[in-house]
Amino acid sequence: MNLREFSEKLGLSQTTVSRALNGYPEVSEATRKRVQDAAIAHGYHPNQRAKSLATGRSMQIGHVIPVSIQHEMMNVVFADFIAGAGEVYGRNGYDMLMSVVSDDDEVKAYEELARKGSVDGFIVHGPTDDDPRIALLQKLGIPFFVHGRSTDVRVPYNHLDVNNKRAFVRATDFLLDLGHTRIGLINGLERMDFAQRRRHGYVSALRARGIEPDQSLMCSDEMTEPYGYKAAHDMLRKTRPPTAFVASSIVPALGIRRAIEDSGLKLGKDVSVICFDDAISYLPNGSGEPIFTATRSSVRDAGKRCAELLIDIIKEPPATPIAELWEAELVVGNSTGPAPAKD
Amino acid sequence: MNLREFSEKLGLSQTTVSRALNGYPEVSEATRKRVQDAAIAHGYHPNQRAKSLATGRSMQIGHVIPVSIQHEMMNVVFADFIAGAGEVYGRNGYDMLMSVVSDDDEVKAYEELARKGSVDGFIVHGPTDDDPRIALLQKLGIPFFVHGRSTDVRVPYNHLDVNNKRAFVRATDFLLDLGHTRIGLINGLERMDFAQRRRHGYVSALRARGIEPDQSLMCSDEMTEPYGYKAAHDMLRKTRPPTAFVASSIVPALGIRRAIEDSGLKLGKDVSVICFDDAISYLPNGSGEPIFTATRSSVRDAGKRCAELLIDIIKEPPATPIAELWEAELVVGNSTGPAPAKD
DNA sequence: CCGATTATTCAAAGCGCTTTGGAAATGATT
DNA sequence: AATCATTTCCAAAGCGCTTTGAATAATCGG
Repeated sequence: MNLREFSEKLGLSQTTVSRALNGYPEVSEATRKRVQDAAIAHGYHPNQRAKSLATGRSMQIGHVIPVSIQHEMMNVVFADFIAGAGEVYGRNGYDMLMSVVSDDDEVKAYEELARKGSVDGFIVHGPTDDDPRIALLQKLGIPFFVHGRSTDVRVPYNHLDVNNKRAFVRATDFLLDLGHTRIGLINGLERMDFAQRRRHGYVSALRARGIEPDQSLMCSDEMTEPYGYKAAHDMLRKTRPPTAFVASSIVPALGIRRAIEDSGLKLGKDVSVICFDDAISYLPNGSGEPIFTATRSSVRDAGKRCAELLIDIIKEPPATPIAELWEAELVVGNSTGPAPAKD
Repeated sequence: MNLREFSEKLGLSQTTVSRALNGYPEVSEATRKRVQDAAIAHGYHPNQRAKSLATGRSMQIGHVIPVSIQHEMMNVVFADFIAGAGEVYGRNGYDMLMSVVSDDDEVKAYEELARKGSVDGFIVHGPTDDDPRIALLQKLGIPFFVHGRSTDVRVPYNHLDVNNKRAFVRATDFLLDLGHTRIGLINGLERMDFAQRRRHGYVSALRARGIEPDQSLMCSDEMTEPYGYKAAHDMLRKTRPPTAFVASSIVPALGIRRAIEDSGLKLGKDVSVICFDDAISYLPNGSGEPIFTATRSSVRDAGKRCAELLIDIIKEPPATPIAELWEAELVVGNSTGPAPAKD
């Protein structure tokens, strides 16, 4: 059923029905009620395609996912981010358009989606240190919101980030306070902006205590479980093994724990582990007391907030770009303890 | 730039330009080339909203995600499924529309998306044993494809499923062959169709060897890591603890491993674990040799296949519904070994 | 060189909605 | 009762594309 048929059935003009349904004031409440009730009774829903052509808005937000980056960003964190953002979209009448593309086609995908008018705005995921997408989207003149930051992009842009550096300073300080001096860093891929900031936090915390970071105790890769295992396993076999690890996510931390136990050592006693915890819903950091001591920030809440802000921006572009920086909280679990006495 | 402006710039009619761009034969190759080159040069992309209104197709596939089911289905498996499906969509000119809704609104969401004409078809995720969505979508007359099965729905519908029962028969048989007789089942939520089939597989394998399943060794819940930990932890403290576990996913299996090690036992020696492995990209079951012995089937490949089949169905509805059943493969890792000798 | 084909191109009519500019009906004010 | 302001409703013009039906240009056999 379309608007013409529906309004004929009601004996009203298409204009009146449209206005009644869209909450315009030029229609009496009695008429509005009659129209709304009839719409429900007949299951009438305005055709979205026609509606968006007429209004010029698609009511869709674009998320472009480069297929190979999935390890680093998409999978672990992504599902929770999406859940948060999607909730907000739903409440505001928006839908989420997701486009999975090969890495080479990423920039093209943003451009096409924007030019085709398929979306009213974008969420930009997983920015690198010098992300070309920001300049592109600014050139295209379409609203967008970055989850994270891109250090080398000097023009302002809307974004929300966790204070990754501070979080890693705190995590490293926590271990230093416990007397650890050989601390391994199991980081994410260095091309990701967040990974660089985390490393800076780790390095500057060490230097603040007069400890020169040891390159052989720092590594970076896709944040999988086996990566955490292998990196920790190798480091633990060094002549001067670390007594503690800082990990970029709970996923490699699980691998680190496995490596520790495989080596016959005890987590939180012989070797301490602290990680960044995105509060992933299906990998909760314990129920009740945390498994890992961690610096935590909910990626799902970040998804919600990014969505809210992007929708605001679409409705009314802000005079100056929005920038939010969230502090991670420190939660203490059983994976950390005093550095073992030197023999 | 719109079609009118673009075609004026070329000195051609809108018809000719449209046909040139859409590959219709009524236009000379010379003209087509000229139009295509100009489109690239000027960055012209036909407005998708207008296009879909004119053609009556949205070129979007809907995925409805009930927000609270995320633990069970969305998170772990979902990201990989989406990556597979999204790849296929991209290749075929489709986009993915994702709608995150509260559980109560799930059915309504399908109906609205269909009635509004926002999507040309749906992928149905995580069917329960008697899933109402199948009847609804059939009533709405919109193409859809189910990932999984719904046992109690007797009418045929398009679907692809893993042979969950067989996979769990094989997993349980594998443990029985190793001499285990007390085997715990750490299953997913029972309302999910796959969880029931898996339990049936487990139970029938035991009965085939004359072992009556012990209710106290069977549990079902959302498949998180802490759930696996708690369930295994509790079972291991029984007077007659299990010597092996069958787990529904690698995520609770990680928790089971933690519980085993916490109890001072050795995985693959004192206690064996076998799990179902969806081949999740960021939780790979080891690199090289598998961490867990498992029955494996790639959920990403399933996503690809479901997308391909749905697109075929949209293009041309099949005379009889499509049904594919995939067998999981058994991969042997280090998490299983002979049952310890009784004392 | 002409009428019949065939290859190109075009004008105009939708697709189903929103929204502008008015008209009709109602109520308030003199 | 006449005037004016409000309220309520409507006809018609887009939104930017595809596609039908028709016109024109090019090609060909005789």
